[in-house]
Amino acid sequence: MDVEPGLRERKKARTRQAISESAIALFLERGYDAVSVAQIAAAAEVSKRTLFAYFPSKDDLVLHRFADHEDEPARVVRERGAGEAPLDALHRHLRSRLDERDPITGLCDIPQVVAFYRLVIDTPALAGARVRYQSRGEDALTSALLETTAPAPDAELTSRLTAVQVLAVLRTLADRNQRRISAGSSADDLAPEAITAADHAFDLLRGGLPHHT
Amino acid sequence: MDVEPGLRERKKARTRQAISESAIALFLERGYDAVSVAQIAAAAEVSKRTLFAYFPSKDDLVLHRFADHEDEPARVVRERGAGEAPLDALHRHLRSRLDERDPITGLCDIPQVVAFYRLVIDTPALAGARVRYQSRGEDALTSALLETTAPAPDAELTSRLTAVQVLAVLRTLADRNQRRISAGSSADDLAPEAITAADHAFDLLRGGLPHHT
DNA sequence: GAGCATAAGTAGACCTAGTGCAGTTTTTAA
DNA sequence: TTAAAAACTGCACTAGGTCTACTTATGCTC
Repeated sequence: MDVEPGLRERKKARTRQAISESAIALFLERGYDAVSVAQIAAAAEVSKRTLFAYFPSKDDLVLHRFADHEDEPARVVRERGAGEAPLDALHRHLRSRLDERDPITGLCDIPQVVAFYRLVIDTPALAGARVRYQSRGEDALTSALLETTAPAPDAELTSRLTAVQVLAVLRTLADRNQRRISAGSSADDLAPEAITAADHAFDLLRGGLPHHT
Repeated sequence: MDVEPGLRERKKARTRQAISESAIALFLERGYDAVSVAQIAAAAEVSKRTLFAYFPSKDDLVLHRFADHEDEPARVVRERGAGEAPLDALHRHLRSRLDERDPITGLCDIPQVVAFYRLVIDTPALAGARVRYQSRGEDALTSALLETTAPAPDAELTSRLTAVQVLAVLRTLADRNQRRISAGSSADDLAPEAITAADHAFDLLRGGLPHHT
């Protein structure tokens, strides 16, 4: 029945967009801490009260962009082909995201994306709040693993450990890529090395960490 | 030359202690959000300004207790015996902490400790801020691994990945233990299962995650 | 022990994130 | 056209955290 969004919904979407864009533009221009929510509200031509009706907190004005990706790994695991191992599906998906220079991989040198990433990484308040999304993603991936793999006595623990390790690795790889891009590499120059690193990381997940002395 | 702390230092230490204890007592009694820093300052008989001279933020009043442990894994790796693999040292250390019912493992049913842990886990602001310490620990462990293992072309990446995975696993195990204690188990009853889980987790780290379909 | 540089502490104003409320405007549906 | 529902607004308020200017305590030196 939801054929048409309706005027009200369309306006809400536009307002939300306007607030978010005003916020990020101002943050990129002057820095997260140097911009107050009152200024953002003024720039978006809404009241401060309305701003907080759309976004629960100042950091959400930035971090809501991560929310869309928070259960991506879980989805990949759920939608993997029959006979494909979860780690293989996640690996394949990362490879494909890297190939497409998806910003989420950090392997993206579009200036706005680089600036946005820097903003998140260089602002302690944002870097910290980012894990809120991470931990929701952990729960989602844990469930996906638990529900799509063979039952076992310690499946619950194994699923959780797999989830936290995979997400920790993905985040580490993305931050690493972005740090190198930020230092001046182009995405294309960095790509081969980023792919090698991703393969190496998944090799470690599958085969274990080195445990020589 | 630092034989004696001196009156000034001793007073500072006492003041810091008084503030921290007042804060945690009030938080445990009424909940983190229901206590203001002004009330804590009043209880500790200092000004609000002084409180913030000792602790940079409200959440640090609680979380500074984690700071002492933030580079424990790094230390374990650095101080391991010759011929011992880092993962073996970390595993051994976790076993020994579990045996001693160290609060950091979550396997501790002393009421105050349980209440403290609950406070951190159940308060979103604290659970989120907890990763600040985690990420400093990641840096420390990465360095320790890098500096005490054989050089290799991808040693830097491998060290970082090892560090983030190990810390993610330790945190997961501790939270799991504490959640079960919180649900009513005694530490001694839970111990065998907690040890099994720890061994299982380190087996996965050493030998890789399961990658069947 | 006296005196002075320095560090610690205080009071109180101030800024900003976020909430509660009471009232107004806008949209939708009848 | 109209009335209910939803969005929006202004405003006052709480609380974390900082700034400034001032007072008090400590430690060192003579």
